[in-house]
Amino acid sequence: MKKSRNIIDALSIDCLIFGFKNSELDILLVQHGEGISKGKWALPGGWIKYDEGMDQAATRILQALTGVSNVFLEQLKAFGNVDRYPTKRVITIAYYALVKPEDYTLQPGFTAADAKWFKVSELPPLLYDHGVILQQGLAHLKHKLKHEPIGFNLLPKKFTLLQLQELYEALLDKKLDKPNFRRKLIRMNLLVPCKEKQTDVSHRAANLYRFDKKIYDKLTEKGFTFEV
Amino acid sequence: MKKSRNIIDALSIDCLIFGFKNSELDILLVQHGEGISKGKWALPGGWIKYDEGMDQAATRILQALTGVSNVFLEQLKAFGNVDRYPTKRVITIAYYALVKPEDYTLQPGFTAADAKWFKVSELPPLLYDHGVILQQGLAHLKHKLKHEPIGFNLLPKKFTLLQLQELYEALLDKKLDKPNFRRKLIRMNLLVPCKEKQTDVSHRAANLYRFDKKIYDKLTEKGFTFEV
DNA sequence: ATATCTTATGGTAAATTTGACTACAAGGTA
DNA sequence: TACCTTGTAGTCAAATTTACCATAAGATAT
Repeated sequence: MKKSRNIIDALSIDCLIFGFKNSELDILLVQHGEGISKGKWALPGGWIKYDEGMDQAATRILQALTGVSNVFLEQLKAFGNVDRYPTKRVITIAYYALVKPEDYTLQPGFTAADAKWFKVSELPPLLYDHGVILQQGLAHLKHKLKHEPIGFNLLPKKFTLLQLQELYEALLDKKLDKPNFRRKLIRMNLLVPCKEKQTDVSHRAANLYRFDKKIYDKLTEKGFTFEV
Repeated sequence: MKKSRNIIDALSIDCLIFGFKNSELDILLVQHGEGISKGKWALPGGWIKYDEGMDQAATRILQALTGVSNVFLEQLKAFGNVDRYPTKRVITIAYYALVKPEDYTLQPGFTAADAKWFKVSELPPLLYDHGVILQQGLAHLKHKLKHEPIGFNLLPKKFTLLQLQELYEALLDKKLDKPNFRRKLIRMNLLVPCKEKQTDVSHRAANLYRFDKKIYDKLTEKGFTFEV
């Protein structure tokens, strides 16, 4: 019944890969290398195969176009305006992830001539409705960041409270009070002190902490909710 | 280029229509009247036409199968496990809405032999992965209810604070303190007193309030966030 | 008419959380 | 040693939440 290796031509995947570096939020874009959209920048995206799961497709496409793999992609939602794609009707399912750019080496491939990080504040014009998708993804990301501890991905395993605070300040675009922030986070009991200190800093070294997913899971079971 | 009147055969829509009645959460299901799934209960769903928007498709399908129209449907997300549909690969986009059942007269039509409200706590077996879709929709609904004033749709134009509280108690499945709840809601300035009282009750009559969408919109502009 | 029931609504007091700020500690560097 | 910079503890008032109690306003039963 099922035809393997064929794609579903009315359905595509697009990936929003957000990166956080130098207190700036970046987005990973690819430059199309062929076809009518040649030279244009767009979200990494492609077609779903007939016998391939959506998550799987997203992972494969991202890897093929940019070289980025081992990323936890979550579905954002489907975008399907009748005229969003020029030559035929295509509904696309957007996925997103939040990563540390320095963990990945970009390797443009397949139909991508180039792959690059752009600051979300300095974007080139985007193909199709990718601008809309990006805006919705951004809004979703900010919301999620406040209610779930996803920001921890972006820090080293061991981090200082100030690093964590700066991450939140950058993503929420808002200054936070240092003593208050640290108190709040520490009171949540999500952070485990590493009993180690920073090294190589030209000032008093801060304590290092790590985020414990197991504790988080245990707390959420009991009805705990994370809030910045 | 575009072939009109054709459907996209790899893409369907399914609707989660939640209803609230007698302090119980209901879900609208249809019984399939033909084909291999004949006799089974499922979410109202169907195929997207080639030149039809997704929202539009959801509205049309819901109306055709159940007679329910004039509902504000929002997209939940896409579901696309490779094996979710028996005869071919189909990705479905789930929509949801929260309504007052008594506002609608069910009128099964098209491929639906019947359309009925079921308590979410007393469901028949559902077709395909509709059980999973329902569970995710429920979780999303509860979350949304806490952060946006969507519950007000479910009450009469004029309602008492206790009615509102009972709505929240039922949907969140949690007892709330009466004086505290009323204080919280009143302090938000979202409720306008109607200067009328309940009638036909065999106890002290409560004041009636109404929800003012305009005030809500004005407040949200200024960065106000609704939280139960 | 009076007691009594039910629900409405106003209050209060303790506990917790937030926000703004102060002060001191612990290093490094000049 | 002076003096940077950043870390960390503490304070205090204001705001909010939570768990209550008390009274009000009817309706119904006796």
